[in-house]
Amino acid sequence: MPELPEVEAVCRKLRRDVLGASIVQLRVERESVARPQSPALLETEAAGRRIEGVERRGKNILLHLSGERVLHVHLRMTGNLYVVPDVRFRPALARLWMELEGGRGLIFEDSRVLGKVHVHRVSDLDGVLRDVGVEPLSAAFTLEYFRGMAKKSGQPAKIFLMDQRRVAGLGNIYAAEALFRAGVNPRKAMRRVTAAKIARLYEVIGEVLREAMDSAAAAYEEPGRFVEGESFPCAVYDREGEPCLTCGRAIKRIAQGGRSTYYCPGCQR
DNA sequence: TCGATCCTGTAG
DNA sequence: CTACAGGATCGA
Repeated sequence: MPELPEVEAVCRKLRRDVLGASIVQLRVERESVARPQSPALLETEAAGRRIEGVERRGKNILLHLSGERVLHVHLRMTGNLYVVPDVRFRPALARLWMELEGGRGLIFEDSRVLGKVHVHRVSDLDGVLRDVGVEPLSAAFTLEYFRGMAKKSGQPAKIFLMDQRRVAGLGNIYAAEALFRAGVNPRKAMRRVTAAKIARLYEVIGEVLREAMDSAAAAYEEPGRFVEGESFPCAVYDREGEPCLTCGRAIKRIAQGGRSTYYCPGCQR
């Protein structure tokens, strides 16, 4: 489900809905969600604590709890985190849930069970998140930084953008969309992309993420659930064989790093 | 840097 | 049935 914009939308909702709420109990329904930690650790560490802050770092969600603890949630491919009015009526795919003071439920739902929920002490956070790179929508993400990273990377552009250690938050969809807008071929080694296109790419990363954030925020507010592809109009992602909106040539799909990459062979040389 | 792996659901 | 899925990690 989520790349940075969707994770941000989840965080905004949580800030509105659960800030200040106490966790009565936490229950792990699927052991692998907690792995390599134990369900028992999560259950004892979370119970009785108050949710004092909601923070996003790349695609990581951090629920700051009282007593210097942090609940670290990663939604991976199919995860979602949201509030239900009554914890007794929770969805079948709730892999972990929390009963909040007053009877509401905070649900971690994840069909594929690739997602993770861990608990840490605040003092351990830096270590846990040491591989999470710069926030693309923050002031720390400068053209100089981006250019510097690009210059010393021989990775294909698409793989580079999805590598969370440099820029944190782009995934398969928005990496492809950014490359399309910048006219960069996804297979091109990053260090060989021209300075002008690096600058363009830097620019459109912000554009794409901001646009996607707006539509994701709106989509998540709808009664019912978020539907993939309904919110952000993709120019290339999942459009194999369809005409490019700019030049009319058929969108291509290739495999990179075990994932599908979509691009326009005309616009992205 | 590549492929396998974690898991399950759904579309073709 | 097979292929594939908006992610990340691990070992070869």
